[in-house]
Amino acid sequence: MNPKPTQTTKSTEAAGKKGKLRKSELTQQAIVEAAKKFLWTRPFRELTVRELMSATGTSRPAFYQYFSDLHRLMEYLLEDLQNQILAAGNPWFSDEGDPIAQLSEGLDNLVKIIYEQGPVIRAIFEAAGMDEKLEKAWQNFLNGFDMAVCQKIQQHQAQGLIPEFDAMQVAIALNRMDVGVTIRHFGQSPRSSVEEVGDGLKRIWIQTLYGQNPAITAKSNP
Amino acid sequence: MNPKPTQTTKSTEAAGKKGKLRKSELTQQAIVEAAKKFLWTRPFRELTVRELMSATGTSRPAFYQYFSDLHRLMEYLLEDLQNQILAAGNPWFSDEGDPIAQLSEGLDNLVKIIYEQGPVIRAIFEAAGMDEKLEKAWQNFLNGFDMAVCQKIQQHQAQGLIPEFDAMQVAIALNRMDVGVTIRHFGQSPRSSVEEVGDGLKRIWIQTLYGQNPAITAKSNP
DNA sequence: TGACAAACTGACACGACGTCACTATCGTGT
DNA sequence: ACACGATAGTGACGTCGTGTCAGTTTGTCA
Repeated sequence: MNPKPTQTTKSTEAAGKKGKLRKSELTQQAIVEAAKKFLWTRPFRELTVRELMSATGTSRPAFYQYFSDLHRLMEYLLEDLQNQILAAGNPWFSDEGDPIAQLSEGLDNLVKIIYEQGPVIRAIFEAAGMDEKLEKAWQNFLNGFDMAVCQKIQQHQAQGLIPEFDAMQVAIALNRMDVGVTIRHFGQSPRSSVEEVGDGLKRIWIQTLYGQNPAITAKSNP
Repeated sequence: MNPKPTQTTKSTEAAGKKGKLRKSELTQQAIVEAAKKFLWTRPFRELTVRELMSATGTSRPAFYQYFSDLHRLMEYLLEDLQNQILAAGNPWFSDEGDPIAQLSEGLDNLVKIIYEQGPVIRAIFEAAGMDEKLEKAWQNFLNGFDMAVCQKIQQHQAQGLIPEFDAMQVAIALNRMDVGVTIRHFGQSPRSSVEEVGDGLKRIWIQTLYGQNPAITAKSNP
């Protein structure tokens, strides 16, 4: 329904042909940016189409040419986030080197991205409770993490690096922890420090997955 | 604003005097029960005053004699939940016996209560994103857990049972994990089994807090 | 420049909310 | 048993945000 539903936020070169931007893309990006700006300081529940569009200078009905409602706009932001996280990659999922060091690095990357988008992610999360389609999208988003982590756990279990237990249960739990913690700490100003939050999460991930490996215990206890 | 704001759900004996119920209390309980029933199968976002009151037989404006809006109704349900959890008590917070066994039992109790109220708790949680006051109340609710757990961790750290780390960070993380996991598994039908979910959570709590104690490792790995 | 398409707009109808003046019902004291 | 004050419930109203249209303006390309 949108002209270019799969484009990225930085659409500096996303236009159809040539380097030129179509008018519609300019407006759409103006809406998206206005929304991000709004959500940086105010919760999603206070966002209205009127206020959003008044911030862009164009009229309220124009909004509906780009998003069929506010939740679709949030869906767009979620896609954006998903791409960013995907693009960053996660070292834990490559099979080389020390598993713990890689898990640690992967968490650092993730936490950093979430930190940078803090309030927007919080808004997506809250909006997910208000719309069925967006809720499904958010659940899919999390399911992706669950499955990836579960698979990795099982792989390391097969290698004897991680003790035997229900991998999916633990994967889900650790991921929900990440969500809850990062939204809590980065969702609104003043945000906690990346290191503090990252260290807390790393401690639990490592201790849970690799804690029974005696060679490691010292490392995570400085 | 409500005649009896601090009464419990089972108001079978909460009336002013004698065993008799006042009319207003009957109606209020009818509203509360209708809401719980509704929320058992449908999300909070679909609840309207009109539909809720049509389920009770009384007219829409009557609702506002008992709750100033739907979020206040959810606040009421949150208080109820809080009382239930408080009443159940948590063995981990008594100072006798094996800490791990007590933590385990405490988690079992908590998970059981959440299981029984699953969809309603999910509704409270989702509604919290839509109303400032309710959001604050929910945060206070969680803060209570954070502080209690943090204190207990520090106490056990002082006794050498738990290694040194930032107790509050870890307390917050573990609690957010509980919330995310239980809402995910018990928030809507079909709900997962209490044992499965409880075991996953216990594994992470125990491994994180007491995992470095070698005497214990065997226990949590059946 | 002309003419077609793309972008935008004012005005409308809808649905849910919360309030108010008013009515009906309850229950208490005589 | 009844009357009357208090408590509970109601119909009707104004408000706000939404999403949609028909119609107008603006942009773009031959």
